[in-house]
Amino acid sequence: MGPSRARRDEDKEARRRELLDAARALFEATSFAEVKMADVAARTRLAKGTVFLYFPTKEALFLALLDDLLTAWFAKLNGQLAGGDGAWTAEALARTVAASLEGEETFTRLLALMQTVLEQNVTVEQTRRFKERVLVAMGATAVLLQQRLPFLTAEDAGQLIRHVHALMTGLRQMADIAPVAREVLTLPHMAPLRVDFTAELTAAITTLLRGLQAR
Amino acid sequence: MGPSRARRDEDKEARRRELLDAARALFEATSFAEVKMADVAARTRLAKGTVFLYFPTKEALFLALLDDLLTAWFAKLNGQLAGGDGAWTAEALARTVAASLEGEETFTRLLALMQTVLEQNVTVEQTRRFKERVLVAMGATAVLLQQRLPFLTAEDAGQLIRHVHALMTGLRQMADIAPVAREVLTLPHMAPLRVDFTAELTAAITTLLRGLQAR
DNA sequence: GAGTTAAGTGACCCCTGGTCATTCGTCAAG
DNA sequence: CTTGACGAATGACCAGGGGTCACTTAACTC
Repeated sequence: MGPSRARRDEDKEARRRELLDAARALFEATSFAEVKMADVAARTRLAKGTVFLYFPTKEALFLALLDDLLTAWFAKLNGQLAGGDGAWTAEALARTVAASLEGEETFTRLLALMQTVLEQNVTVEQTRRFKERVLVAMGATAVLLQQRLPFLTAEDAGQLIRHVHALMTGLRQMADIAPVAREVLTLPHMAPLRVDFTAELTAAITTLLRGLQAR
Repeated sequence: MGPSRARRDEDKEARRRELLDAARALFEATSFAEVKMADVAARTRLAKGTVFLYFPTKEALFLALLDDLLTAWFAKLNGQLAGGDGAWTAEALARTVAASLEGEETFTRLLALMQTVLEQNVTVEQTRRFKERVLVAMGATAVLLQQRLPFLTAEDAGQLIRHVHALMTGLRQMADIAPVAREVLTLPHMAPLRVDFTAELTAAITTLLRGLQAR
């Protein structure tokens, strides 16, 4: 007697969620490469083949997960940006962005994998849907940024978001390293290579904003 | 009759170079995942097993390649920073850094893979040697940066280098995308997601420096 | 020329993503 | 309640790529 079969659309959606949750839990404990599709299946008490009924490839599974996390993060950030009103200081804004990423390690780790791994083995359609969603959320963020930082032009706002994205992925990779690298960086003189994600991101965004303001 | 055997250390070093060159050529044409160790072997007219006499894992091979490219790039950059004298403008410095990366796509692509892929399946010793080298080159760059930009503190210089590193890897990933993503980004309204590596890096570094100067 | 060393070889192993013929749970019609 | 049909779930199987190792043989020494 296997698991109940998902025949209605809502049941299928629920099963899809279970798979995403399993993938997430496994990814949080290890790394993309170490998560096996067989593990994802086992965690949901399904057969491996079943996982592939819901996601055509491993990359598609994780891109779908990233899609969810990204949507959630943008909603959170945009909510906080819309919250207060009037102009903000560069530092206040930088802190808000950095704070919105606290506890979102999974999101930034996946984001860092997006171009190099996740979009490698995925359909054009899935990529398009994903990027379409990013575009919408980004647009909303750009508008909010201009409200909070009057010195920003529309073009500035777009560029700023791209630069923050680059910093997020770059810093996450530097902060969230393989065990081997972690061991090496423990050495005292390696301090200049150690990265505190939140602190560095806050500093970098603050500096970027001050640079735009000073122009 | 196989290939001549490398018995002297210099012959082994030459063979090692051949393997690195082959790996580089294949990587430039495709991607890390698409380069097969069997291809590297074929390109050097050696057997697959032989490649593993020189590099214990695929990741070790590419980390060694990155090691070379990184050393070469830092030498080039430091040379240019040492070239002129007196103080530079923020923009001049940003342009110098960005220009030093022109034609170094292979280097930045590998750099972007460093933490997420290359350091995953490599010995502590190789990682340590690699990071030790980074540390030395970074130190030299920090000193030169302070000479060119009098408003930088020593701490600023270190942080700036980390932020530029993050921007380099982040922007490279955004600019250098999978064919599927490239197709999607061709759509006109996707413009805000398209990234010109050199232009964006120049802009970001300029802004960062202005921000530090304005403080 | 014989002996010794170790570079080179490639058949083989193993693991993991992905497939598909088959099984069987679920539901609607009679 | 029984039956037929649909299609969700299964897991044995396949493909192919990283990595191994017993064996071969080039190259050097005496």
